[in-house]
Amino acid sequence: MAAEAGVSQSTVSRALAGDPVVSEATRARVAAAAAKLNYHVDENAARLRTGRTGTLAVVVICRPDEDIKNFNPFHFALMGSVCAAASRRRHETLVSFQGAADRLWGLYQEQRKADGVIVIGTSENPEAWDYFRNLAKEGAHLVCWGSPHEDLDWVRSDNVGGARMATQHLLDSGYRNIVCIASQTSAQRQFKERYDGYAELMVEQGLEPRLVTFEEGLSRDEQGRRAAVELIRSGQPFDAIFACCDEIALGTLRVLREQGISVPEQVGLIGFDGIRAGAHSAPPLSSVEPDFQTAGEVLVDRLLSVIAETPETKPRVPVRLLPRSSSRR
Amino acid sequence: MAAEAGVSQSTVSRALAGDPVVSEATRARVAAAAAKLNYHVDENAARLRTGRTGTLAVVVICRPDEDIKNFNPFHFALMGSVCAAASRRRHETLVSFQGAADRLWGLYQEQRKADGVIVIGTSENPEAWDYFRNLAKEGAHLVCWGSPHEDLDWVRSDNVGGARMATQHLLDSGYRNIVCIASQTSAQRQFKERYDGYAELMVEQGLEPRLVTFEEGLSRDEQGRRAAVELIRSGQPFDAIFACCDEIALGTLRVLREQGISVPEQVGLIGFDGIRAGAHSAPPLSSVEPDFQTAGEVLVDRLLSVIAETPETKPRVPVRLLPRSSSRR
DNA sequence: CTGAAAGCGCTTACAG
DNA sequence: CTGAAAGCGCTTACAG
Repeated sequence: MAAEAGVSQSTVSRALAGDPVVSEATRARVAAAAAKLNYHVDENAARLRTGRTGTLAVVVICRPDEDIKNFNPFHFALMGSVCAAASRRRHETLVSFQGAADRLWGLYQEQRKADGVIVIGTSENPEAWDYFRNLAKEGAHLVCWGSPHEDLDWVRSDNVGGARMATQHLLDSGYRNIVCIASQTSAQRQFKERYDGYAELMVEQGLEPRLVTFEEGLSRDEQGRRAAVELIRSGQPFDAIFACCDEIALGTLRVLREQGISVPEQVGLIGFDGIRAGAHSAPPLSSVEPDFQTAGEVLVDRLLSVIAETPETKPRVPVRLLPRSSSRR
Repeated sequence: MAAEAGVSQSTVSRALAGDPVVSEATRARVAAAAAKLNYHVDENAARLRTGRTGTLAVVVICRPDEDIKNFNPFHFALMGSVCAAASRRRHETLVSFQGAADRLWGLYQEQRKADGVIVIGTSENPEAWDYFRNLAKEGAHLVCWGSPHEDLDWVRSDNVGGARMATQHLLDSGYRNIVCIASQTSAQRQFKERYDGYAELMVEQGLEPRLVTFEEGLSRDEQGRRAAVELIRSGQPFDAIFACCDEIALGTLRVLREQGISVPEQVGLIGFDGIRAGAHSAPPLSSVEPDFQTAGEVLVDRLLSVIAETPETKPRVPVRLLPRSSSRR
């Protein structure tokens, strides 16, 4: 390769790396030779030498033994957004789906496979989160989304703002007796934040916030179903529901329909997350969704600043209202 | 590290690689030292030396400028399944989402970042498929799912078998006037295979296959809507529809409902792919889905055998019927 | 602006 | 069973 271009190995390296010190003529000669020989830099050698990998690991946490087909589409979209954002910043992404406690693995930096790790996924896998929390304590560069632990470096949606939007939207649609299906104690910290946003606005409006909660450990759909059954059985009046996530909202919606309660006429309903299935339910489900593109960018930028040891970007991702028929009357 | 264990660098390497030639005592000593010093092999150096990366690149093709949020969930699940299968075979996966024609990139082997590439995604991005087809022609190790080209090394669902299952299921439910919404010319080759399976069984049963087709370039949902409008407007009698994919089926379903045609009572409906949104539609959509776990494994095994230059595993993934209410009367 | 040389951290013949 | 040595293909001070 050096022979083809008639220069030294050092110059080839500098020319290809875009070092401004090489003359334009030389760069062109090297580029031509590289094209002719179909030469490409061996990244392993380059990484060995420089110590940088230009790669980020993306770990997606699933429930143990979860079927990938039933995997939360929100996390898929978030993962896709992270990969796209990393690519825009010229980084590769090493993706893995991890669930089983005995197959957790995150020693990417130690093996020099990546410069840092982004961990996203379900809060419902405590072993996995403990594992990555320990990694972070030992100094790994790590940023996450969905951790039940506050002491990991996290990025989240603007849950309070989004919950206020959802609640305000129900009020604007004329509903007054609004209850919230959520949890104050769920490992999913976002649920509490969303309840707080709802409660905050209700109080400001002189209305009484009411929380309907659910059992841990069931599927989101089942949690939504049971909360709805519970709410109806309690006999307390309600004309709208803000559910802390779309999958719960869809479970709730099915029960309302089965019970002959019409949505949105008798009861308005809105969820949170903006999952696709919400667009196909009957009626289509209103929701609040994070700006996915920004979500990936904030995660990647934050990790890059952690790696560069200048963390500062702010960790909240803006959300937008997604009004559909389930909340319009 | 070698000093800590009291052996040479060579022996450390052999012990950690599990070379059976090292004595058990030595291996234990090395393992203890590694644990104590938190030592891990630098994979870049190992890869530089051996020339193997133990990594597969997974390229997911999107439509240009597609919002990741609207990305086909089937392809997400397939990608997840590929990553999981690779992980079980001790390989890392380097994932990228590629859409824009000017940002296509697949020189993973050339840069020694991966041993081969799995390309999956939408058929509706001809530039992308041309790009990867050229790569394969130049000798890259490449296996794909969804390519419009027959000359790439592909893996697909058992589309003919699945279409027969779907059709047989409609017949078993008592429907007779079954039409098929599909395309013989779509870049999505699977659509033709599914039509063929349907037509094959219809003819065997002495029934007349009838194809309703759709325009290229629209969203799947819109294609389904228009096909349904067209079918109704034609006035020809039908009591069941087999749609060549779920997203089209869901568009069709919406039109049937809007026109006051009850599903499954007046018309039975079944799709293909088993996407999640199908479980949430009203009524829930029957479908045929590939075995996702097997799909990932077949893709990975085929790529590994291409890399090892012993390609042979068979490229069809089994499917199963997913009967739901849209086709039961 | 360019080249000669050192060295990143491994693996693997080769020798013993 | 173990060690000394070579070398994978880069990048980067250092010198000119």
